[in-house]
Amino acid sequence: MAENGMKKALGAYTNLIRATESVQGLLSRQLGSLGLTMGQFQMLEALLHLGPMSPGTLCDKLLCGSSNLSMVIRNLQRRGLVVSRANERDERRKMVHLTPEGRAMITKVFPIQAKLIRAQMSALDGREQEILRRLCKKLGLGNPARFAVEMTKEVG
Amino acid sequence: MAENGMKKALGAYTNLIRATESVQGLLSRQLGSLGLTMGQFQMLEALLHLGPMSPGTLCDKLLCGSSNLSMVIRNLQRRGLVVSRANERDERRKMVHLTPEGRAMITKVFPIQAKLIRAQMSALDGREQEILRRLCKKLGLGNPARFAVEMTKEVG
DNA sequence: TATTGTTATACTCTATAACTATA
DNA sequence: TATAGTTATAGAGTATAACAATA
Repeated sequence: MAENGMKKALGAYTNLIRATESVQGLLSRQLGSLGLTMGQFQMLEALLHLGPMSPGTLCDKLLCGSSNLSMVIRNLQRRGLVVSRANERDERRKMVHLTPEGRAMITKVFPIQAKLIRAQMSALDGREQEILRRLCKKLGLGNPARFAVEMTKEVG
Repeated sequence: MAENGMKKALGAYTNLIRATESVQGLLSRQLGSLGLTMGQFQMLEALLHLGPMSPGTLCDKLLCGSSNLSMVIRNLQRRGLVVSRANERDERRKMVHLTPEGRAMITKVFPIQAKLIRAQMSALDGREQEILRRLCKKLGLGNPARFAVEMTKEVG
């Protein structure tokens, strides 16, 4: 029945968004008190755990546009937390690196943030967390961000 | 084991965020093409389904600060979609109303948005959606609903 | 010409604090 | 004094388009 399917979808969506905002709001406020925004944290974290990357690769990892990414890089570079250097083989390409200051910052902040994430997620037991992970993964895969625009066109 | 618990929590968190950003990104882009931001849509939707409200009540419903709310009201008022009038009993209090134009806008947009939500959530079957809803509810407990009306209205 | 990335522009959201008006 | 709401200020993310530099 179509109506029932719609209700179920809206119910799942609403609670998904509410849970995410609840968790993210808390994490974002903690980051703010540590001197980072969520976008900055994500970039530093990617650079820490995956190593230096080009802006283009960062766009893919962080799911954001190249223009927005330049802004985040600029804000971090201004504070001396990252630096972007041209690649010698292809000078169009650049590589974004953590500076020692940036590495110190993310090395300090990441465990604090992780601890709060664990605390938040502990509203669910281990089995529930695993189920949530699996369902969300399925949901994310069904909606790859890169094809977002094309999918939108079909709905209007 | 603490390490294992941390890993599981981070895995669940990461996929939760990814799924939400995937879905929200798409919805936000669709709203953009229809002339609304997510915050504006939420306010109009609350006014449509719950009726006129004071800014303070809207703050509670939409989980945002009073200052940010004033901004959203101002942007909508400038476009003639809402109007805020002083209450005659207590002139400190105001009531935010949909204008006919605002009502027409949200009445048009809500079903379109709902349809895309259903399409997005259909990456999961009904049983999975129900499990996701329950887990997310547990995770986000204590926060007010995002949609004024979750399950009871017909939405085309 | 195509690709990579930055700038320009303009808007919205967010957070904090100061402010106004009413009670 | 306390409450409801707005304004001021500053900063960050977003989208689009124009742009430069390199391949």
